Amino acid sequence: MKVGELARESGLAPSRIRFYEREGLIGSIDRGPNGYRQYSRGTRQLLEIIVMAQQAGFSLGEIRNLLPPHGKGDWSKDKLVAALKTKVIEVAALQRRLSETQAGLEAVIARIEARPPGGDCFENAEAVLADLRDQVKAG
Amino acid sequence: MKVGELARESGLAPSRIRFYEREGLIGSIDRGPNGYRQYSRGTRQLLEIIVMAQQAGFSLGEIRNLLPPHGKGDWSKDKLVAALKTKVIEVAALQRRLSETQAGLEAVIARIEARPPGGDCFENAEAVLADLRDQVKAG
DNA sequence: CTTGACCTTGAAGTTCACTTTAAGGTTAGG
DNA sequence: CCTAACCTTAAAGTGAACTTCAAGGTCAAG
Repeated sequence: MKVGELARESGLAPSRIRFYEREGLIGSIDRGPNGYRQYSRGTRQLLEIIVMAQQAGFSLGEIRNLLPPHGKGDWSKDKLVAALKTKVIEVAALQRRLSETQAGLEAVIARIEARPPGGDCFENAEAVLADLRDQVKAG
Repeated sequence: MKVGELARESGLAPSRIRFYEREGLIGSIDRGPNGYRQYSRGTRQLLEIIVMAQQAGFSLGEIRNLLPPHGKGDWSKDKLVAALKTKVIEVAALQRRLSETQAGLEAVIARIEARPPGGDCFENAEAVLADLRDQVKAG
């Protein structure tokens, strides 16, 4: 499978796939006698893993450190599990932050909608900010 | 209040405050006869609003478009409320995605921990990915 | 044998949100 | 008067994650 085909299948741009290779996220790749890259199904899997990890909030650097023994098997199970558990905690923290954000946004909307057209918006802002600060601290 | 003082009070670097000014997020600022910027309490408020909006996931461009009539009062209430509501929806979507991520991570951890030391990790990966895809689709 | 769609490379460009640097002007304290 | 700590500007640098470009090689179809 050449890069264009892999790109179509994975939904990633060829430039992006080659970029990941340069960055060491994909191991070394087979080449045909013409020099074209020859990808295996495994690479597609790997790309999916990379994209998922990104969606889970891992940076490319983190991802590289998580799956480095790309030579053969064994992704150093313990390190991987530890990293995943850490990420679960981080995601949970992010969830809490988002809940606060959500509440804050709702509060701001309620405040703004409660005011009749006139009124000094900057005065409102002060009150709204006070609310938000309380919520952030209480969250 | 000069930029250093505002920086101390707001917790933002002076360079960042001046950057926001260049980017049109803060209106024009009073200058002393020496050319030094003279900030009002309002600017500090504005900075807090900007930082909160960023935390809520607004880009600087979006923020600029949300509070542009910085000449006087009235932040175009309707536009602001509409944008906030849109953002609430986006945040909710992100929450859902995070829940899926969370579940996915837990599933991966369980899978990995369930396997005794040996076993081809790439085979695991395929099964795990199948799970994840299902979860993402079902979520 | 030419056209067009593919592939290769290295290098440079892009966007975002800043920070750092360079070269100066100002001001408070000893 | 000097020094250190401020302030000013424009311009360049940073890092993440890519994309685009330039200049070429390859390959299947007509």
